[in-house]
Amino acid sequence: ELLPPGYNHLLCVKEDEFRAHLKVQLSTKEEVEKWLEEFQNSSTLTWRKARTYPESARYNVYRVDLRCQHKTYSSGKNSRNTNCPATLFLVLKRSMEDRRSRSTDRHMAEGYLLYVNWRNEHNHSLAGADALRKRDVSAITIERLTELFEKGHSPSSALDTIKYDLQEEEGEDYFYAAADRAVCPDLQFCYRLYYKIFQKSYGAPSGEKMVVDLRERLARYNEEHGCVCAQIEQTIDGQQVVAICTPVMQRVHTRVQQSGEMVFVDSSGNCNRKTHRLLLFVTPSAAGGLPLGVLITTSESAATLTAGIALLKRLLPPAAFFGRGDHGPQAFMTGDCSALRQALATVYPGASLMLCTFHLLQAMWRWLWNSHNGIKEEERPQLLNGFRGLVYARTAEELSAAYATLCADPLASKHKNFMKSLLEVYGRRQEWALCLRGNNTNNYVESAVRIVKDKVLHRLKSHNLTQLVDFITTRFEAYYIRRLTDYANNRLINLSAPKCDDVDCQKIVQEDEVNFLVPSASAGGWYHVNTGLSCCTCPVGRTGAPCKHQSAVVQTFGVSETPPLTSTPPLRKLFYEIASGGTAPDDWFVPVEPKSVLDDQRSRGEDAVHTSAGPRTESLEKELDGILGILKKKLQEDTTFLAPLQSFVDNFKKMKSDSAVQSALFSFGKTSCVPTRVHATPRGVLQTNTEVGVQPTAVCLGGRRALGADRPPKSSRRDHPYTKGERAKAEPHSLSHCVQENTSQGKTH
DNA sequence: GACTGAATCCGCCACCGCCA
DNA sequence: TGGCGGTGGCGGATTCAGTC
Repeated sequence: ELLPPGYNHLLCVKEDEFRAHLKVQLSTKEEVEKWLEEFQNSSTLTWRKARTYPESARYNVYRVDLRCQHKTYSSGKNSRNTNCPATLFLVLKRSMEDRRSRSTDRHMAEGYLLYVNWRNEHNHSLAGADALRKRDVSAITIERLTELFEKGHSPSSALDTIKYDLQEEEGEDYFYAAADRAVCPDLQFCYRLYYKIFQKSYGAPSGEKMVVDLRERLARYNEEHGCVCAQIEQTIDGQQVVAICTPVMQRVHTRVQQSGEMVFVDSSGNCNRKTHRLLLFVTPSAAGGLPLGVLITTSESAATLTAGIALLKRLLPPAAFFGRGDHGPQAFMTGDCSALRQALATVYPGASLMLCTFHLLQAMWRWLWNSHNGIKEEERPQLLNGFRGLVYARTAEELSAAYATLCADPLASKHKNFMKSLLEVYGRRQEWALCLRGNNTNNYVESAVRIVKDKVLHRLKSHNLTQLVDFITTRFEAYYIRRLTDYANNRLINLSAPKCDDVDCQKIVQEDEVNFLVPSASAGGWYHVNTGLSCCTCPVGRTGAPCKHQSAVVQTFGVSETPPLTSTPPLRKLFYEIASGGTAPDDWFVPVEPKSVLDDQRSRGEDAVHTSAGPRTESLEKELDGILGILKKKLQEDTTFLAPLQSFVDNFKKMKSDSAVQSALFSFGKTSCVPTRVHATPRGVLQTNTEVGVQPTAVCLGGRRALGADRPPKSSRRDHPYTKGERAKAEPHSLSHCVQENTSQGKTH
């Protein structure tokens, strides 16, 4: 039962239950090695080499003495040594054709050349979970893991897939299969294999050889695409820079209008084991931030970044930045990194440079918390709030006044270094003051950085520069093709227009064809909406994002100029063309709407009530009068109707728009009074919950819920009785909270 | 040098609690 | 009641030291 099937075995001597001499019909060393592997699989035994013999022996082709894996040379704390006496001696005899043999063994002539001397006397358990988890991972499992890695799986997701497949194949026997390391490896093995494979595929981790490998890879990539999409260059100071502008990025340059207006740039490190920096160039669009170029450098110095950006500039298509070409975009927005800003100014002198307000405020808070600057703890929030007033000033006059107030503040003027720092920052106000410019944050590029780390690198550090470049040209590109395809097919779920329920639509004033005055929902003022430009003067709309005031105008007036930051057929077609590089039939993007009432015979008969105010309206009015009469009569005769009708009147008064009334009328009498979130529903009753239900036993016996793996309620937290003092307070991550509580900012990365 | 188990770091996720 | 930011345990990712 222990021997592998498919071979001819001959049992020559069986000394007792545990000792035997076998012969197997094999003739080459390779066949013997394969037999041994299959024997280890069929017997669940693992053998190690105890002694080998020279191959050129006179009588033997191959000979090896094997020992059980539980017989090791040393016995440490973690050793698996049990001093197991089991052995397996293999001897492959030379074939009769090669020599003249005087042997009387008649089996040799029949081809039984492998002699097996098996002493199966193990002094440990052979079948338990602990025995099986010590086995070697089988070659088939390694092959399967390798395939999964090549398809983009991370070590953990590959292992999950293996386990899932095993569960499907083994059914009830999965419990036993899962214990066997040969078919179900441990996570650490997966990690080691992952890095070993990529070391092989992507060559040396660094040095000259890596650069040579990378140059060859880039040359092949450019050849495949028929144009120069990526290049590597060595700077004067010996640094490496790699610039990438993939075909999709080139199409974003030439087809997306915003690429000529605003480009966000941010850098990120920690993407691989070396100190490479990754710079992303991103433009905003209706489908979120879209990449315009990627730069990978080995240094953050201004000289290296300048060389890198200049290299990227040479790769860009002639109509880059929506036709502006070498002039670059109208503006770049960056964090407060002087080297990057200096490099951008050198390569694109015509583009204005803006600062992200979030990074600016964060930098100021860190400056205030730097003990070298001598700002007392209680003084920090006041100084930051004064500075925040400058950043968020609504007009140039307000900005000047806020600056004057802060300068006159005795606390600020007390600190000379603060005043010096403030003066320096105020001198660059054109770069950051919201009243002097439009956009206030580079969240688009932050999002793109996250995509690289999450979707491209799967939160793993890349093996080397070659792999990082390979991932950018394959996975990163593929991610944006998928995203744009989803947008083109109207499959992005988070692009719906903002809700405008709290905007008083009745008060909206139309100034001309595209200009509207919309009342503020919270503050008492008015905002100006331009539907042609898709802009609003509110804090959200000012950034170019869709806001509730634009939604209110679209809903109330149904203007034809739909804001570009929503999904329209031409825009979807454009993004399809950027993603694919081809063209799609126009009717693919036509929205699903009822056909014209004039065209549709059936609509003429049935839907006329919705479009004309004919005799049907008169009869409806009569029916409404009748219903109101019935309700009034019920109110007078039956006191139980008093509360429900009062509720109806109250709810009606709360409705602020026609659409809300229409929606309520459509759903009148159709909805159930049963609350949607039922917390204690008995078994057998239909539950309405958004969570995937589990068996009650899953909660009782195990699983994540039962383990309480999530954050426990504060009430349940108990420190050990021997704990001295109070629990250490965690540092908060929110900047606003830090300012409010006057604490330093906790680590977020 | 290859492999393994243990230790350690760090980001995700789901509940808490506040606010509108 | 829903939304949203804060928080901390858990587990994935990585490193280290010992074993084979």
